[in-house]
Amino acid sequence: MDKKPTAAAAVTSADVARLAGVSRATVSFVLNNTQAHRVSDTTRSRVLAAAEQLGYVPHAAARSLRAGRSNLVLMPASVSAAGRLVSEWVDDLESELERHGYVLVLHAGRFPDPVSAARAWAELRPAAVVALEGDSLSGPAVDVLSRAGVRGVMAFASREVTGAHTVDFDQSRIGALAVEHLVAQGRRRIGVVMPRERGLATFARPRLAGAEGVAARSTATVTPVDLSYTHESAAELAGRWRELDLDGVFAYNDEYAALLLHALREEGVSVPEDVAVVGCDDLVLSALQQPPLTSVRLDLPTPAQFADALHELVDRGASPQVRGMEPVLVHRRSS
Amino acid sequence: MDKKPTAAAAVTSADVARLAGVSRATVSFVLNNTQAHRVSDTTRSRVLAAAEQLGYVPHAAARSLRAGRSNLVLMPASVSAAGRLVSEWVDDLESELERHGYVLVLHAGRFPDPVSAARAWAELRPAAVVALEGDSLSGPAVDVLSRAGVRGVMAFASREVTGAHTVDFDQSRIGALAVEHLVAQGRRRIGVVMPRERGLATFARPRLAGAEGVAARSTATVTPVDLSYTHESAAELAGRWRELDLDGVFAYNDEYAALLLHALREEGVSVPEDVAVVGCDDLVLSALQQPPLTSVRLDLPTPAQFADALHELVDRGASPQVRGMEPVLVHRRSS
DNA sequence: AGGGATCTATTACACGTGTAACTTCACTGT
DNA sequence: ACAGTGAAGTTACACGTGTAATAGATCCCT
Repeated sequence: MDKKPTAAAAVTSADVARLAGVSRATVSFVLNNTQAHRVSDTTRSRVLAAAEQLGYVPHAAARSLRAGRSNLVLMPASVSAAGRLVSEWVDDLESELERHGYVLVLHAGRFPDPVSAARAWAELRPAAVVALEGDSLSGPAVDVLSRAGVRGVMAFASREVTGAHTVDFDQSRIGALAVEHLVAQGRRRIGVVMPRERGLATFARPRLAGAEGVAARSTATVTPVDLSYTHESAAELAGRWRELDLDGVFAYNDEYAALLLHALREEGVSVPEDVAVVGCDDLVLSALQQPPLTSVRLDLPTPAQFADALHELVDRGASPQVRGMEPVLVHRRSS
Repeated sequence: MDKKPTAAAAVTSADVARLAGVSRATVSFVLNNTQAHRVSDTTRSRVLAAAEQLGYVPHAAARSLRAGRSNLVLMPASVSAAGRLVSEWVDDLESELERHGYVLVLHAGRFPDPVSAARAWAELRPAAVVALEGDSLSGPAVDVLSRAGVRGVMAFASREVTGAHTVDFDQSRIGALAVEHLVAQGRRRIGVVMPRERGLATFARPRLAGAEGVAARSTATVTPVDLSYTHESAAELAGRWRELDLDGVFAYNDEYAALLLHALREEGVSVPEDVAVVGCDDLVLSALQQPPLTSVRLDLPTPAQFADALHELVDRGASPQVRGMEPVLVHRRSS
């Protein structure tokens, strides 16, 4: 029932103080339950009532400016690039971090290079940065962050990032595991699907490298094949499948695998007789494919473990031990 | 090669000024390209060099504190609840907003009620809040936001939210469209899958309501059936399928639909002869199901349109017109 | 020569918050 | 009576930034 002005005046703690008839400091003591300072019950309730009436909400920016640190945890990640698996993990992580008083925030952004990305993140002065695509985090980029006062930088990455606390997330082990399996099944001419979609190259390239590493230590060969996530692209690939002459394929992903599986069936190529197919992520839908899809499941540290470790890193500066990613092969009938 | 102190001193514009031998104001003028003020080329380059050398990054909180407004656009949404479709849309929106100088940030959080959620968002003092699950945004919650100085609140919601700019996102139309289709195909005893997963109820309930609305205007009946996103739950449901006596089902989602499809086949229930199945989201994988899945595609306003509208709302306070969500039926062989 | 005009740089304040240091005032114990 | 104690508030400053107001120069024109 108030006026409805074009620019609503923001409510500050000074307004609360005025209404309650006390100083701004007292308001702060009451609202933060500052233990070092006692305040009488009558004034306390007057302040609380005033805050309630005005709908006062503290200004996070001002607060962290004064405190010299924020409770923001920044996670740079494009939403769509993160797979199903990871997205649930992130949701749980958010709850766990809240337990420690942090606010988890996702920020997707396309940047020309790691340093300018880091600069953009640094502007927000988060308490910590959790980089999923940690391999795009260079040493200088980490430098920018710590120069800006970011306490903890954790990176899921395949190689150690200087200055950051690295959690093993070696994508090449995924490709390696898949190809080891295919080789053990007697396959020798192995294709690796490379998705054309933007943002996926960060994951796809090391997986290919891992595959190639295994092939080099055996008699098998590895051939990369490009694929977009559309029916047309899959049909086109299946159309020239026989001339590729492959007897096994690691398809980057269960989703790309399913797409390929279908296109191959349309083309009359039979799985696993003509070609064995392995995906990744072990999605619920993968077991439903025709034939059920062999996949690589990725075991991550639990969100609770990770949140505790992150808190310790930010709070005490200690370098906590966190179990890395562990790829596990789930064998089904497609291989 | 610097020292590696436990608490790295954060670099401020004052440090830059000191190194360049000028006042802090001059630094600000140079780094922001302030047109109202001229600065000589020699000092300009000295300042830029100093900033570069120190790796200076402005403090977003301090900046927006002074400016009285921020360039943050907050989008409260749990990552996993957002479907594939929406997640790509969000990625594109982020690029478009960047064009206008905004920073899009996702924040998932579980809150007991809309007002306490709004309070948490308000602390960040974003320029705008884009609520995907807009129906959980109450009038008082919007009040909290505007009291905190948030310029624009846009909500994708089925009903008008007082104080917010509502973009039509009426989930009930999805359920309605699906059931209309099933009825047109001659089905009468229609089930609606209700996912048990947390966070999905916001979408599932109105879809059910839409389905029921259509049924009430015809001779059809609607029965809600619970389902978790696991093989076990699907098998259990399929096991007692015949006693449910349904000849059509709207499965909430293409993913739940695919899961159900598979369980029904295992149980010997044939689709579409015994029961017609309709999903939603029109995922790439849906056309690959056995049989190919009829689905409801959701046409959204383009991210560019939406970003422009949001900017106008924040900047000029104008209430721009944005096309709402439009559900479109994609007919395939499962119905 | 003097008084604008123009250019360049600086000083000073405000944004909203938390807290150390200080002031009052009433009460207590000898 | 008087120092000591403790409770209940307040004043004052700092955090890092943007910008209006101001101060010196330097130059131009009559």
